[in-house]
Amino acid sequence: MAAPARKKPVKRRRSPIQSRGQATVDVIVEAAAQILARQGPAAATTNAVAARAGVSIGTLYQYFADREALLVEIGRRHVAEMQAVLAGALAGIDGLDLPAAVDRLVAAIVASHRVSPRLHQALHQSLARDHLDTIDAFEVAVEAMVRQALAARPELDLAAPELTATVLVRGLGGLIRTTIRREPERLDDPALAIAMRAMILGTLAGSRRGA
Amino acid sequence: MAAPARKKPVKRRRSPIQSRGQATVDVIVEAAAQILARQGPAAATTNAVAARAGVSIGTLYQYFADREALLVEIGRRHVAEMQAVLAGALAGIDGLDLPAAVDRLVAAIVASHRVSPRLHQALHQSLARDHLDTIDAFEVAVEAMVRQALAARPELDLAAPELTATVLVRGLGGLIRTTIRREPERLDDPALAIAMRAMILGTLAGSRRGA
Amino acid sequence: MAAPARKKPVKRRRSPIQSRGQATVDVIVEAAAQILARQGPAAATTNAVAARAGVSIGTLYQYFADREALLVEIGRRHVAEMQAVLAGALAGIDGLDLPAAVDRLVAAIVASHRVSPRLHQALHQSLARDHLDTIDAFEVAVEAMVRQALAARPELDLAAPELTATVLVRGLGGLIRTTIRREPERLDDPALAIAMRAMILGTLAGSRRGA
Amino acid sequence: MAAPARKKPVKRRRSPIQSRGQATVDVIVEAAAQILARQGPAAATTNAVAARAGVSIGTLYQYFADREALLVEIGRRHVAEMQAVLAGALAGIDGLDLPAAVDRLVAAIVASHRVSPRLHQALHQSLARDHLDTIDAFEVAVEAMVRQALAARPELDLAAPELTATVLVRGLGGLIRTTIRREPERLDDPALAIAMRAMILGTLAGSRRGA
DNA sequence: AATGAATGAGTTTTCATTCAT
DNA sequence: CATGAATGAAAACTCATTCAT
Repeated sequence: MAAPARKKPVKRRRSPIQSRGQATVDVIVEAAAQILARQGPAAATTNAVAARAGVSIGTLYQYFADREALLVEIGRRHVAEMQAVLAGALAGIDGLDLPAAVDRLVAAIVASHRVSPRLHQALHQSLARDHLDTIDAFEVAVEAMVRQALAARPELDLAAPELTATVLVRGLGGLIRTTIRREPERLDDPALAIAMRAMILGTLAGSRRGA
Repeated sequence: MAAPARKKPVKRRRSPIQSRGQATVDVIVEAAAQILARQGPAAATTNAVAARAGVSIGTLYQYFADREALLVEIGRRHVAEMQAVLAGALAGIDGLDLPAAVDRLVAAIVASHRVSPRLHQALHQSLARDHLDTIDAFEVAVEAMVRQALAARPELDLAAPELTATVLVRGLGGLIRTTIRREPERLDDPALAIAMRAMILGTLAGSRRGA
Repeated sequence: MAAPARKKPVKRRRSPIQSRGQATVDVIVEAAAQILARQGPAAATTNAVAARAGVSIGTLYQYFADREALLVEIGRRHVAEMQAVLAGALAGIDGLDLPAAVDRLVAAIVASHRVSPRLHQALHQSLARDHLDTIDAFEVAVEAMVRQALAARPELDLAAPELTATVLVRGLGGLIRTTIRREPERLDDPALAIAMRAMILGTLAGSRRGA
Repeated sequence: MAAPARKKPVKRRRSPIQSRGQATVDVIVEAAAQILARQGPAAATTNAVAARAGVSIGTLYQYFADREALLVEIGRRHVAEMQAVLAGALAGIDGLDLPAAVDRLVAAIVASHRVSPRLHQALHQSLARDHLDTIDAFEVAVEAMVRQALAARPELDLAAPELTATVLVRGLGGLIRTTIRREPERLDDPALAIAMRAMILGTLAGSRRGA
């Protein structure tokens, strides 16, 4: 059920001992993320990153064994940020009734995808297959969360709650990413949110044990 | 409604009307597609492509202005192939009742995504942003098709048929692509097809004018 | 009895098809050998070699997979040249009586070591352990030759002819190389040749079955 | 008679008279020697040396002006060690008769070459031409010693005692080093020691004034 | 004295692309 | 049209060395 997972370990290098080093790492990662988001993967050469970070190329390699390690670190931080946004937008959802909870979920997932969508896509394009799980981690987490939420509502009477969670989350995620890529402005259209709610509620209804 | 779309034109070179040239183009495109699918974007250098095609690098540039043009052509053919598979799997769907039609649709979309999924992903990773619409064309076409199909069934009484089509198609597509990438073997699981049907039918029911 | 020999194969690249390519290879190899001999291993960067050869760096890598492959090729040619000189200087040795033959041999080995001694040493310094056998090949060949020559003179009555050959050749070679490195001008000293003859004849006499 | 010898001076930094500094120097030198011997010249970067020595890179440069200075110091110590082994193995040789003395000498030279042969070779490969005399110093000393020993035995009646010493020592040294590099295990073969004795005694006999 | 973060010139190597034959 | 030798800008990465703390 799990993915192949022969991911070769990401080679980090010197974990900074002094606080100065930590600041440098941040500067580098942010510079790289910016270039990636604004100019795309091809522009994010290690030299360009170092230059924009205001750091020498040697310094970059003090902290990252190679370009891929830098990309992975960006991915990790990006996922963490998305998760933070999601968690924030999801606060207090437990007390809500189903329709309200679904609205919250939709809003939360959309909000989390608004975090640097260009970076998100650039990471998808530049990470090696071995490391794509770094960004997949976000959706994996969301799936777990939704799975749990569905389990907590037995009144939904789902035939296969876990599968339903998977289908919902992946479907929703794909929909949002495709829309961001092809029609970014449309993400603000309230009609879309309504349609997504309809999709979720409908899917839940259609996934009942009896159906 | 559409994306920014300042796509720089794809420079193709002499369109070979003669059969000899056509054959050469085919050989090149197939060689490139194979490398892309089997070894990934990084391995698909123009020299490697020419070598595998059994053609000199000069000949490659006789037919393609640059590497990107070659990638775009591969994308076009890949999309055409997916569409062909889709069309084949969809034959006779018009006469079916809704549940049967939905099953057909699910099967058809899944089938079309089985066409070189590795190539599909490689294209996603290697095409420049300007040219991603080449592969997006597939889903655009499916959306149009589904939009039409929904319009032909007024008894569904949809509040926003076009939007529902969009949501369904993009959601389904994203779900399938994510699953292929992360759990490829799961695509064969009949439970998944059932869940997808539930999602579609549920979404249609949940998108009624009254809901 | 043989060396470990897990030598990783030398990656050559395109063997030139056109004669132009062969000429290019020659130019590159000669440029590299010159830099190596005159300025030492550190100066023989691939860029410096390409520049001196009047060729672009890309061309160098068309013919040599990496720097090491170039070094190995230089080594091969150097050894071939040494062997050619040796063979030339050894012509007609078979008919001579022992003292005359020994003189010839000494002169021949000395002469072969006069072929680019600086290059010889630079190769010793720059070749990876895996590839040192490339230049060792010369002495291996000389050992074989001398072994055969000793075998052809049973009147020498050697207790261990093969070992004697080994000792003689390696001793002689080391003596010559050390002398070249530390007192190059001394190689012209006739007294040295006389001393080497004494060493050889003495060693042969001292290695008799009875001794 | 000597080599060109325009050796640029080895810049050492503060000679640490205090024991703390001396200990640090020792640690650094030993770390470097170990890396050199085990992993070869390429692995012996200054940073790697400092790391293995458990010292900061800054400290390394406190004691050595540059990498070359460190290498030279390693060379000096290595030579000292070889000489110590040689001296130890040679103790009491003066009282022996010729054959016994020769056996002693052979054993002693072999023993001294067993001191870190990998390091010996690594030094040969990494020292700049200007500093090769650092390790050549060993053989220079041996030559002096043998020259003296031969002078002390006028009964040998040598035509050119000094030259004979040179030829013997360099030949022997080259033979041993070549054998170590190409067939290390053979150094333990008693037959080789016998052959070397034959070579020495034979050479002495063949180098008589009358010969 | 010791530290270790930072430097950046310099190295190897790749690969899309051109053009003389 | 086809060939393939040649190009060279540019990429990733290394490592000896410096210097502020």
